[in-house]
Amino acid sequence: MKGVPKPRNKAVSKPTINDIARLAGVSKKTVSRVINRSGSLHDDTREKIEVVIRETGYVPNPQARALALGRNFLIGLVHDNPNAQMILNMQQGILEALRDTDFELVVRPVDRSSPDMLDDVRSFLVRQRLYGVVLLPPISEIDALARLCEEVNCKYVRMGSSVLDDPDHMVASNDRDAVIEATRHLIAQGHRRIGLISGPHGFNSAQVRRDGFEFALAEAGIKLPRSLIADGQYTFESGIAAAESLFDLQPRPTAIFACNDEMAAGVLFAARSRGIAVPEELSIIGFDDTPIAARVWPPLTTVRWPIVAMGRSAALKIIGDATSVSPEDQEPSTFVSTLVRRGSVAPPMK
Amino acid sequence: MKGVPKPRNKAVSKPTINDIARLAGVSKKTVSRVINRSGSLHDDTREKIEVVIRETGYVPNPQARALALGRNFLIGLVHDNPNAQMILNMQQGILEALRDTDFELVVRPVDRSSPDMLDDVRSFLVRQRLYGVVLLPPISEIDALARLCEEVNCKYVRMGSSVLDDPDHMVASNDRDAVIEATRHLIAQGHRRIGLISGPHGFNSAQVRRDGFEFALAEAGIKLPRSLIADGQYTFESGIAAAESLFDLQPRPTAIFACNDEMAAGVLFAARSRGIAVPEELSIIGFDDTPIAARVWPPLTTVRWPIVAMGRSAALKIIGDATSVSPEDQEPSTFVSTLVRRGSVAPPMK
DNA sequence: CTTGCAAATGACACCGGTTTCCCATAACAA
DNA sequence: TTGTTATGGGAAACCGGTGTCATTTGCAAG
Repeated sequence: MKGVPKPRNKAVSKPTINDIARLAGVSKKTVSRVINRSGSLHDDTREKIEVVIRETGYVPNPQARALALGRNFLIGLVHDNPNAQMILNMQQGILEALRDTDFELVVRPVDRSSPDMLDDVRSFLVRQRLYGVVLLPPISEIDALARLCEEVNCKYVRMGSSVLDDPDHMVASNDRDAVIEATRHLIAQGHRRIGLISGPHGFNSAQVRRDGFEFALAEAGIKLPRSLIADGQYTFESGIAAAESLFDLQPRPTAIFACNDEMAAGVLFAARSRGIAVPEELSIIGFDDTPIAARVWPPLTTVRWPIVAMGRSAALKIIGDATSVSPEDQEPSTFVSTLVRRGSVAPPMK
Repeated sequence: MKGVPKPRNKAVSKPTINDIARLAGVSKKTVSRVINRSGSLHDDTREKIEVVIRETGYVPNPQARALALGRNFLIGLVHDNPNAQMILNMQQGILEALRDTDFELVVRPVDRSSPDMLDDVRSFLVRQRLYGVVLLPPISEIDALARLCEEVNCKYVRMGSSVLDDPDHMVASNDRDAVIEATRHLIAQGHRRIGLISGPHGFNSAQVRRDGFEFALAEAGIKLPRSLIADGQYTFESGIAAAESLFDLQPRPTAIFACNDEMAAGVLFAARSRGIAVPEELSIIGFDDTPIAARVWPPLTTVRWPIVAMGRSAALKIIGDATSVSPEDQEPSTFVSTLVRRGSVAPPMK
């Protein structure tokens, strides 16, 4: 008898659509019309039913709706665990949009490197009949995932991806501009030997950030020898390793731009352990404005992108047409990142 | 016509229980018996049906089951956003336990200070017919929430709460012992003037940690003047403020135990901005071993508690009897926290 | 006063499972 | 051989909504 769920519970039973129909003296179907704002019905009837619904505190059973519609009122969040804070902020934004709707958020981490990843996601979407999914970077860059969503008729929004020509399925920030601004900031301070710690190959965000960096240098007429570019993996440890390699250069760079805060924190850590003073001997700029950026010493100058707002926008794009939000309120697809100046940048020593 | 979900999708239709029944030449009910391991049926019949299920890749429709059973296959995670990393690690642990089961994880942040909190949670549980919920600290300490779960017949597990007499509904770590160990470590290094930055009043974890600290000092015969105890709120900023007040003492404490890493990072930050060398002039110990502890300089000595394992255990407690896990494998209810020695502790200067 | 047509509403099947209840068959005791 | 249990298995109702389609009603035009 193991594995048998308990019998249904009468104690917490709530009014059903039949109760409402009986109380209002109409048919189930008419009540359904009121709930879904579908079909046409008389104002008197609608009002009468709405009163009954309000008085009884009736709420439609999501499971029954899901079964009848073949579609659940769940939004999936699919991610590959790049950064705890980012995921959580994204959740926060999505949940803000879902608050006071019938939707719930289901979290689904996946393993990008697994060959079963696509099948995992497919079975997740199909089995749960998800209403929609939000794809977080970096897996949002995988086109096959987007095609999969189309295929199984599941709405989707890709975060921070490069598919900029499709505002319905895409929410991004202007990383490139922000990196350019950050790099210009270093240049304006007088830095000329600026190191870059890149993100991992194959990541769109890494490519975009690097592009911006190189553009800003070229714009200022500064040459960028290959040796000043160190590969990073977006992790703290890779930041340390990359910093070490840059520190070994003669002369040392006077500033380092790290493509995310984790790595920037690694640079700072490595500098400390070598006794390199920050910002006096070395300026550092990071990216993301995760909490760590403000908690290290000196606090890191970095680039902030509005994750929470982007999460909210992504969710609204998905549920927009199912809620009473007016369709004119198109959610923005691109968000502006800004440079946050803290204490890790100073002019280079003479 | 707004707000009307799309009609059901035939394209992605999967085999139903009727298909299986037909292919196996039995009735729906018999297939259901195989799925639920309920009732008694002939081995031959079972095997025949299992073959068909395997060949067709049939998976029961969760929505239909949820409707029929009046209970969903969803686990809720209810929290009040204390700490991003903690929540995410907990999610990870829970999801590990849920992997390869029919359960999904639904996230639900609540506002502890809102008067509607209980109603929010109630409607969440009732509407979604959740199978079970995991309550994270600090709201796991609210007894009314546990009673609510009982009332609506929803399984629950409270994390890190003080209700130690109920191992079925409780997963905790031995914070007190760990704090004692940490404090002894400071004492063994020669510290005698040790400051404490407490957690917020009303938090069980704060109380337990403070108790452990005071016990260890008393045990060593060290007096603890009230002035050496500063109130904190578990936030970085409150850690800075508390540290400032301790720094103003004459003489200054030679070591500070902060009740979590966020505050410990604040102490370190405040020390840096005052030019107090760590660990030479001031030793610091934190609690939680969040990522920040290893990323600041010097890396923080702290106490690690196995959040992921605890999350997994919590989830298994909830779904244990619905899966094929043997009931004998009782999940542990208490976990051991350990002291992680890094670079923020040294003997006091003479 | 019909006729015509659109709006308003209801009857009923259906979504894909589970449960209740009842029957058929086999096993066993008398 | 017959009566009595166990036991495997099926028919139909049910969970609580939604879709389809037919029917009724209201009102303007012919």
